[in-house]
Amino acid sequence: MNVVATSRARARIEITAAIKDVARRHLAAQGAAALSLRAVARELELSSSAVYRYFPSRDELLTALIIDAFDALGEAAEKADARHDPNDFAGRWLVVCRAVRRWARWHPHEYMLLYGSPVPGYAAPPDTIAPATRVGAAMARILQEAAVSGVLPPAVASVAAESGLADDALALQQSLLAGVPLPTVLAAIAAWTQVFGLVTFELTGQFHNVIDHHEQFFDHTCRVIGRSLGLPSP
Amino acid sequence: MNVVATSRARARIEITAAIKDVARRHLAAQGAAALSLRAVARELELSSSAVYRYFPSRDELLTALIIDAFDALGEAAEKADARHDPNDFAGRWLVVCRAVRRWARWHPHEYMLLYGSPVPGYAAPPDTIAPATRVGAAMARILQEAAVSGVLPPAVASVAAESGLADDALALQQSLLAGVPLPTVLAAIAAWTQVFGLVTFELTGQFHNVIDHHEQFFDHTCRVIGRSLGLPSP
DNA sequence: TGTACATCAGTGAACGCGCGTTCACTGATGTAC
DNA sequence: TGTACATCAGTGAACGCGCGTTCACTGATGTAC
Repeated sequence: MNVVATSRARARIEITAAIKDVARRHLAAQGAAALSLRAVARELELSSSAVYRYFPSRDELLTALIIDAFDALGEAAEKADARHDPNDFAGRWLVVCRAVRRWARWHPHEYMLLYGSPVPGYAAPPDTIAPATRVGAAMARILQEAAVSGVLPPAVASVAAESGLADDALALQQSLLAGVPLPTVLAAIAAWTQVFGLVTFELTGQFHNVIDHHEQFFDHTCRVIGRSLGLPSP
Repeated sequence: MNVVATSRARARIEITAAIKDVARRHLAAQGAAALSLRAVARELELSSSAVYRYFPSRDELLTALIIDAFDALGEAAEKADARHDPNDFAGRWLVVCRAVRRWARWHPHEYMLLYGSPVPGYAAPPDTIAPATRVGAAMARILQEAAVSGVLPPAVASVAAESGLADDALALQQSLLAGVPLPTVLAAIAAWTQVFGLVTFELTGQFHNVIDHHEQFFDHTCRVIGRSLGLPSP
């Protein structure tokens, strides 16, 4: 084995990527349920059996696409955050939300693969868990850094201590949201679901005849959410 | 033609219902993408071609199921509201939200048929629009009646008049939310998406390792939303 | 009330399609001596 | 550096499956006179 990879090894990497690219395009065109190994092989002028040298089953190919999509979405969120003034917490929240929406609109089928109906007969393997958390972690980081900076307002309400919900909030506070008041921890989870709820509703057309100005509504709502979380502008 | 329907007409109604029932069960078991006319026919001990006497295509059967599901969900929401003290607006909001969640948990695949990824190759016909609005209308009614009763707090912020979003808010105010301040109109749409976002996240397992106490979290968040809309308890 | 005809539910075979996966195989690439 | 062997990419045929939809047909139900 060489320091420079052998041509076989390089070909393997390239063809694996080509299969994923074509599969991603098919996914984008028709959705996950319509994704077929044979169709991908046809487009690459490979026999259908050849694809099995690269992915042991259709499900493994789907898994690879899911992981890539989670990573791409997570990276979009992280980069948007990194580009922004770190002390403008409200602004960071908004740009991260916008990055999620923009990515989703560019990759609607991939987004729905991640956040829509589960693909029938497909069970997500454990490898998908870590990439799936990136966006949420990026959002949490903003709140957590705001808390560390001491700019979050103190909690006005409290979370009933005896309820199981307080345990959930405490666990989150210890893992991702150190220093964030417990009611705000819960509000942060609600904010996270809200952002994805907005994006999903927009992509699936639920706003038809309700909201025409999607971007304005999204921005407006995200700003309101950011304010309700207590995130200050500089 | 008799006053009492002929046995043929009665049989047609019964068999149409039987086909829908079996299809609904298959949907519940495996999801929309896996719904097959032939499988439904098999279970009913009909030839697959016989089903075409009742539904001209698989898509029409799907449409019938979608309409039924929207109606069932809408009815669940309306009944929950009707059972509650009409002057307890915050309570009404909570029970309607709970009704949505309960129905979704009882009929997860039907719920995902309505609010998840679109079925590939299927385009929802116009007949589905009216039933689709029932839940939203039920939610809007609470807010609107609260406004009429004069118990809603006045708007604290305002909606920028020159933006297109103000037009959307005005249109909604005129159709479903008479008397509701414009910022609250937008908050109401956000609240609506939030509730469905919560339910969808719960059903698709996004809360795994984040929130364990789903019901408590849902109730808590819906109460917070109701409060943020200004809905008072009696 | 009885009869002739029209309507319609249901059948069974067929069409044409696509799918995931397996398997024995050929031939090129890589490796160890 | 050359050679023998091992590895592995890719093929093509096949298996077994299920699907939606059409069509000519039989036989029961309904209707008009």
